[in-house]
Amino acid sequence: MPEPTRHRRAVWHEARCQTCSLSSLCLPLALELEDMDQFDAIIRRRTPLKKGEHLFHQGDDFTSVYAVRSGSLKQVTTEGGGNDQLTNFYLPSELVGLDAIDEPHYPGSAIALETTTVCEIPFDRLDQLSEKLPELRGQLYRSMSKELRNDRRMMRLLSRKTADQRLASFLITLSDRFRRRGYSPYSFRLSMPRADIGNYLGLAVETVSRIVSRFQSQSLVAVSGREVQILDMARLQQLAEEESPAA
Amino acid sequence: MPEPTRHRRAVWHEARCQTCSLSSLCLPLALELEDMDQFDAIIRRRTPLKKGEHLFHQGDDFTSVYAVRSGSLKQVTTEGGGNDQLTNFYLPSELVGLDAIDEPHYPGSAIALETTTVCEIPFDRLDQLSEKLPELRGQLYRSMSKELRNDRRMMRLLSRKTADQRLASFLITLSDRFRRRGYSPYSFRLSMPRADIGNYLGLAVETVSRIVSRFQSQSLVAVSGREVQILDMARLQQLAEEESPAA
DNA sequence: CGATGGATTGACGGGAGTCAACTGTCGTGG
DNA sequence: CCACGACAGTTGACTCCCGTCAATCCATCG
Repeated sequence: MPEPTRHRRAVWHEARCQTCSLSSLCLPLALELEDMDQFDAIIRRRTPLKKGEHLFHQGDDFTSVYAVRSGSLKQVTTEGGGNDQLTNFYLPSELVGLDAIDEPHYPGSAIALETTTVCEIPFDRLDQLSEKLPELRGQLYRSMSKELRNDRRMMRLLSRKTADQRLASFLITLSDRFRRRGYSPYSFRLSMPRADIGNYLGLAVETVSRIVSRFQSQSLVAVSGREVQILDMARLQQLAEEESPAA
Repeated sequence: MPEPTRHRRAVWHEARCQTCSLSSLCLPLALELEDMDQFDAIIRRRTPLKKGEHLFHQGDDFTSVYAVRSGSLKQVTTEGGGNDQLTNFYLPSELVGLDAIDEPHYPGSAIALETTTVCEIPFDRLDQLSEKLPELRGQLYRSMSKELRNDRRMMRLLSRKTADQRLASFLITLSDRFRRRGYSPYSFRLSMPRADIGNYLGLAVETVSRIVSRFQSQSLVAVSGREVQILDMARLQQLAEEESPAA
């Protein structure tokens, strides 16, 4: 279909993997420059999503995985009734939609938490290309494997940790992800409301709020709205990992 | 190294994918006969594991993924202290070790719950072969994607469901997996002790035991030791999925 | 037959959910 | 410019589910 190509080019004139600041974290991480061109060719740029907009809805036909370029997303699975489960937050360079590969439809919705841009990667093209580029294939395997391990960590968090430990772990994990992206690990902004944090961690909003207050009174963090400063990372880590029973 | 080949051949004379009763569920599911031969060639058969033996230990070098042939395994991750987390049970045709692909070491131990045989699939060979066989590659992607979705279901279970709902879900999931493998979905044997069920579901052993008793008194199931009969599947399913708050 | 480990049952207490009221804070429009 | 509404976040009171501790039962096996 005829599209306003000029405009798109203007908006996305530098939206190429070679110039993308995320290339060292993202899917094409291991590719040579010439291979990266091939990869680049299958990617579709999308207009930015506004806060609250869906990247895809639960039940939509699965066609593509997405790499987050900027902003952030949450993935939510709704199962009969108003009982949602927030299964993941996605930050820049992370891949959304990997859990849909063996199904015709996305098993959950992906919703922007703020203004967010993504790279769309049609999966059939990706699969084909991964035949020619072993590094790309390996990176895709690794991405999925890493997400599996993340999920296992999450299961451990949900089944063994107290509310305090969950929130401490959450903050540390976020901090770590920011650090790896070149941002401060000690001072960052939460893009999600408390309710989403609670849903993700298996806690009531009120509990999240209470613990944030407690952490502040213990000088572990300083929080103002969604701005977070981590004041005592060491103690926070200790709290997140300490055993439940004896000391 | 010189091995007692004669003996191995004797034991495994029919351990080939073409004659394996699991071929319709297992990794080579989508392969043509000739391709299956190639796949078959990279597989290493292993002597059966006895109950309690490790297939691999947490921290071992990652080399292979494993397809369960018979029996069952649990995967356990130990994190400092005696605080284990049982992250999964594996039944015949399922793949163990997919969460290790992007790490040099296995992130958890795989332990046989009963006498168990597995097919070892060296991952570098599998990756190479997946370059030539798109169906194999697709199946590998699908296996990982499916495990991701399972993990998400598990996260939902751990963060939203009551103890009763967890056990009901567990029984139903098991029943379903048995059904798909051609066994009775209404009558089966648990290969794991109560403690493992509790660990997996994020419950204390005592809670598991209490709920099993309650389910019996409600005529939902009949349990004797590890033998389970599901008496009222419909009610069990309803219980597993019903909303927590209002009706 | 005793020993050992798994499973069951009971009593008790605490952590976190629920309900409810209150307090910000932002964006819109009068 | 400020009033208003809507929504996000906070705080308190109460309740209850489930974990912990402890005792007992039961099976299997040496």
